[in-house]
Amino acid sequence: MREEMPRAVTTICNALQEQIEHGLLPPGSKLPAERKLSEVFDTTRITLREALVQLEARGLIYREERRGWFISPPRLAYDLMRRSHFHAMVQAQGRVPATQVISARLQPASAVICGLLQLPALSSVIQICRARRIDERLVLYVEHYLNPEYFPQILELDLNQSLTELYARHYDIRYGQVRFEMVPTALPVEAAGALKVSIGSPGLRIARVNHDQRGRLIDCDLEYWRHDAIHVSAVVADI
Amino acid sequence: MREEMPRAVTTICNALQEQIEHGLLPPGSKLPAERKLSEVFDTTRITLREALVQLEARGLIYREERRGWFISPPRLAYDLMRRSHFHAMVQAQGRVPATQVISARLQPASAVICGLLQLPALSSVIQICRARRIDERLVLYVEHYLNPEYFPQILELDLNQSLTELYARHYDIRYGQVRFEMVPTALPVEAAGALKVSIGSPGLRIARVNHDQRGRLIDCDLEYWRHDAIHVSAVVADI
DNA sequence: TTACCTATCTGGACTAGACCAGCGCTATTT
DNA sequence: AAATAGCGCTGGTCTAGTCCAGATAGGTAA
Repeated sequence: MREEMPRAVTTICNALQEQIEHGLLPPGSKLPAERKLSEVFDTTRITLREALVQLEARGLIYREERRGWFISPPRLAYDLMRRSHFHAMVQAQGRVPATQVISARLQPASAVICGLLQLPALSSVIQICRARRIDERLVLYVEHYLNPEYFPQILELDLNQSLTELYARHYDIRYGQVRFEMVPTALPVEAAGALKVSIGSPGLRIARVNHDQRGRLIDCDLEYWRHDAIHVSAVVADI
Repeated sequence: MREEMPRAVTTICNALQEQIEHGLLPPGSKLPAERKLSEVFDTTRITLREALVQLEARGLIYREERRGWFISPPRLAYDLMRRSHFHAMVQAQGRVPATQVISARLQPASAVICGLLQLPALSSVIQICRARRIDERLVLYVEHYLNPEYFPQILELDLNQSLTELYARHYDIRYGQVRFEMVPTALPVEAAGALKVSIGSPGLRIARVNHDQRGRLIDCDLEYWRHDAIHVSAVVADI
């Protein structure tokens, strides 16, 4: 009869998880340095890091490139049915949104985008790349691709605000049918860079293809979320 | 002017990804042993492993516990709107489904399940745990929790088939409103064990709360998918 | 033929270090 | 007071191994 001895990684995970769940380490607070922690748990930094990566996978902690490890705040509820735009959604949940434009320009459409927007080959599209925060924390990198036909001069407007509101105010365009595609995957380099996370961090890719109130295919978004930042919900009736 | 030298891990990832995408390593085929690969890329096993874990995060490869690394097959399309049961969905996409019952019994409901099914404290529920395969590969671990009031004697039926069909045939119950909740997270131990993956592998948790055609809350499922096995889609009109 | 045993191969887990690059604070300079 | 240069600390990346346990396949005995 021998005792079941759990792996070191598991032991560390459980210890940290317990501390987090009992509120000793509040959301947003910083963990001690990896070297400190590896001393505390009497193990190698490699082993300790493996435990941290696990907790990251569970969504309990996250890292900021070369700054340290932090306790994850609660996930944002993302309801596919009661969709509103980012700012409204975040504020409705009592949190503080922020948006920052990374780039915005007219450019040749890639094959993928031509497909999504049903444009002929060699079309031009308006690409808008933005990074978005909840309570200061970078959580979302989005690439918007707009059919330029419907949005003349949009590049001259302030794109730090909600596109949904710009559409309504300047173009009288509102969202009608929307198609979502969700894929759990690693963040690609552009997204990882914009969100200041190490490349290859787990993420959730949500692609949206949007029609307007008149059924025209107006734009699509590629959203890359930190995987621990949201939980998606949907209510479907009468399948 | 110095050359930008990419990290070893990135180099390995790109090399393998290129081989995979050009079909030299077809879906389901096995990669060489880690030790072999680390020789091929002239690096440590630890570094090589890090690259493999990255490709796993991207969903390009997966591992089977102590058996090796394999190329991931295409993702299953999981449409929230046009929902059918697992077997029908898999077959409709030209693939071969299989289900295996792990356990099925009447037991006291946990607090979480009481909440989801709106049952009073200390209620009993029928728990059915199953593992499901696509083309032989284990991809999904599900825990079903049924309100026993609506499903007398169900434990005496063959639970390897579709529950949806059992409901219809024996109880005249069909799904009406369904609520989905999706959270990217690491697979918990039960799921990892059932799917024979190493604990802490990335996964997608989909919780469903199901009403029947008469609006009664009949059951809920906790689905744990291998994160690289599905992509979820939904079409929403008139937001 | 069948059942079992065993050697070998695989991934899983871990040790004990090293060097580098970016962040942030401090002390200096302007 | 503001700009800057320096430096220490942090995570990021990598080396070169070890030991262990499950999976597999080949051979041996019933």
